Amino acid sequence: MTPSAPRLFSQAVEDYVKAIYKIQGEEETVSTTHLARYMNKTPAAVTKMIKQLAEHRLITHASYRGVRLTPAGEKVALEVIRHHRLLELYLHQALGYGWDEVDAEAEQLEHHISEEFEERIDRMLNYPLTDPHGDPIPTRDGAIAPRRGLPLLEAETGTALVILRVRDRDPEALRYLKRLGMELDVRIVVVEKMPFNGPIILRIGEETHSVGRELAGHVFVEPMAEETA
Amino acid sequence: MTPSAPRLFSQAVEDYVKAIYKIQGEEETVSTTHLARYMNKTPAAVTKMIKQLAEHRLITHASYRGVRLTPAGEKVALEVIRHHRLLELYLHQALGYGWDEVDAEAEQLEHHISEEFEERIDRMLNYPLTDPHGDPIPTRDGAIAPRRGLPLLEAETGTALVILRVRDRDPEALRYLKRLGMELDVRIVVVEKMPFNGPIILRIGEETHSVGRELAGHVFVEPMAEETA
DNA sequence: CTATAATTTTAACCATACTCAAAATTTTTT
DNA sequence: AAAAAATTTTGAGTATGGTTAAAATTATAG
Repeated sequence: MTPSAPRLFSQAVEDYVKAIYKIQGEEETVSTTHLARYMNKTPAAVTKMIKQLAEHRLITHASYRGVRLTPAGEKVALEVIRHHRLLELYLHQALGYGWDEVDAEAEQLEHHISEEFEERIDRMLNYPLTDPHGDPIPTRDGAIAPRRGLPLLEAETGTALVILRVRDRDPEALRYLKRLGMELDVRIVVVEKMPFNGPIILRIGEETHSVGRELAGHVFVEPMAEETA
Repeated sequence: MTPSAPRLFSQAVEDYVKAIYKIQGEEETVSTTHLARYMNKTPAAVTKMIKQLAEHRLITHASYRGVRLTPAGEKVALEVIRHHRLLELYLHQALGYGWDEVDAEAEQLEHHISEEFEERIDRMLNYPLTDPHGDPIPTRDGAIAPRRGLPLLEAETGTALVILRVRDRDPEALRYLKRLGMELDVRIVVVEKMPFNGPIILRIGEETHSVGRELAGHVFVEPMAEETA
């Protein structure tokens, strides 16, 4: 039997810390309810876990005041996210998973691969920078590039855009986007945004598509200019 | 989010069932103490788990009388073992793990890969029959070939032998065996078994080695004739 | 600025999976 | 066949991670 260092934190702890990290991206401090909704748990369960996380010094917490990750907590979150995104890319590249399938499988495996495994797939993938949805992969020592792209909804109409990133959590949406030809690095133009929160008219190659605001919210782009002429 | 069927049984249940399967290979009925020793748990913990397994109808159990797997239990064990051995081979072939490293990593992952993952690596490995230690890989529907080879200790001296299988649980032993050139499919001859439980003298290619009985117990062989002329 | 609503925490409870110590049962020895 | 030894089970207790219902606190509206 190999010693093979046991994980420092339980899967539950890792999941909570990762969730807090994600929510923190949008809000200053993370509320119990928000976390509970995100994790599909009751607020009571979250309060308990918050105590445990605070004891482990992974978060700071003042009663009734929400939580924030400590640097230590952020490091744990980024390690889990690194595992997740490396796995997503590996499943896609090496095992032929579709981009709509990788998230669910990585979600399980991220807690159970060794540092050795991480190292090996990282090398095999030639030290990649982004996962199959365009999200940046944190480095081994916890550095992470900012997310690229601005929401498609906010892009100027008439400009040539490149798809840099898509939300990874909704396989249905991912399958539909793929059917429309909306994959990473594809060039698109916003032709028109229909009023009263109507659909967005897009030109993708030769085709024109009309997509709702909700779906558009899953897509992040950048004006072409920056990349190439 | 993908539905992704949650595991039917906990990791603990899977581990116990697998252990019972392995011990059953040697003994008719599996005793509490034997299981406890194998699992590194107290007998009290084992008794409790036995109740749970019996409730799930994975074992039959009469108090103070040891346990046996039901057909359902055997199926669960073989599914876990299938995951384990496919993973071992995959880690070895696709990710370059040494044969001394695969067991520990597979031990963790076997409980957390999906049927999809199993299916994909099975296909990628071209539906292999044995793992990197020569153990048979159960089929998807729970059939398993008998273990091949007889213990090196019981092999006739002077006959040409092939190594068909080695015990997988001791990485140290595996590393040492590899250093001696004792890998799968390698041809060896038992030159002499020294008396008073002394070492075994082996000829491997041009070299002669002396190995203790304990190590020899890890190696399983077959007379050459059967395979080729 | 108080009343109501929303949020958060506490309390009591459940399940899993483990521990140690004591009791029950089986096996072995004499 | 009784005494001693070994094995197995039970009982009481721990830790994690969840639940519901009630109490406490904070936020919001009139």
